[in-house]
Order: sequence, then structure tokens, then C-alpha cells
Amino acid sequence: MPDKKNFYERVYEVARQIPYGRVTSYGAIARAIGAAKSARMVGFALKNSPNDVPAHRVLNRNGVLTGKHHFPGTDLMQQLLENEGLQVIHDQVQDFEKFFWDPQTDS
DNA sequence: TGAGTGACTGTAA
DNA sequence: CTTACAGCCACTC
Repeated sequence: MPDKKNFYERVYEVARQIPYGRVTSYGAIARAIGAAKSARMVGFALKNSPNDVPAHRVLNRNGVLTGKHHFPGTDLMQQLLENEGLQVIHDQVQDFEKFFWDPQTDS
């Protein structure tokens, strides 16, 4: 059951591997850590994520900034993504599939 | 110990 | 093609 404790760490580990200017989905991370059904928990973990984890690069499978409201400020998440060269409109990442990064592929 | 909730996803209509 | 419903796991009260 120590593996359960690793759940958070695994999420952080994968999130930390997200390249600059790239984004991924909660389900992708969940699968990468072997908890495909716990995509929701991934978001929960990111909420508790340390500052060295780019949680702003993690969106839902639709490319929408679902957790933007959980970030400090109002548009911090969007600002961060735009700062990385991504185009965010209406809390939605344009060409999400194009910027999508699969942790398992590790491209 | 039990019940409720959530930064989601996949399938159905 | 878009919108709606149900399921799932882990965590908190």
C-alpha cells in the first residue's frame, strides 16, 4: 500500500517531465502512473502539487483550463500557458492536439 | 467506519 | 457533429 502514497509522487514526477510549451491531460498522466481510472485524483494531486510542478500544463482531455479557477489570481494559468507560446482563447488551448504531449510516448 | 466530493473520461442519445 | 449521463478511484469530513 506504500504504492498508494507514491500516487502523488508519481503524478508530480510525470507532470515535471512535461516539456516547455507542451501540455497533457489528466487521463494521460493517470495512465502513465497506472491509475487510468483515477484521472480525477490526478487533479486533486496537482492541487497539492509543489511549486516545482507545472500544473498549469495539465488540462482536461478537451484542452480546456478546467483548473484555472483553482489557480491564484484569475488568469494566472492562462497567462502561464500563453507565456510558453501557447494560444489560449476562452480558457481553451488552440491546437491542443498539436501541443499535446503523451508521458508514455515521451516525445 | 461511513458517506460525500472532485483540476476527469468514455460511451450513449 | 454536439450534448448528456454514469462510472471510477483516492482523499477529506
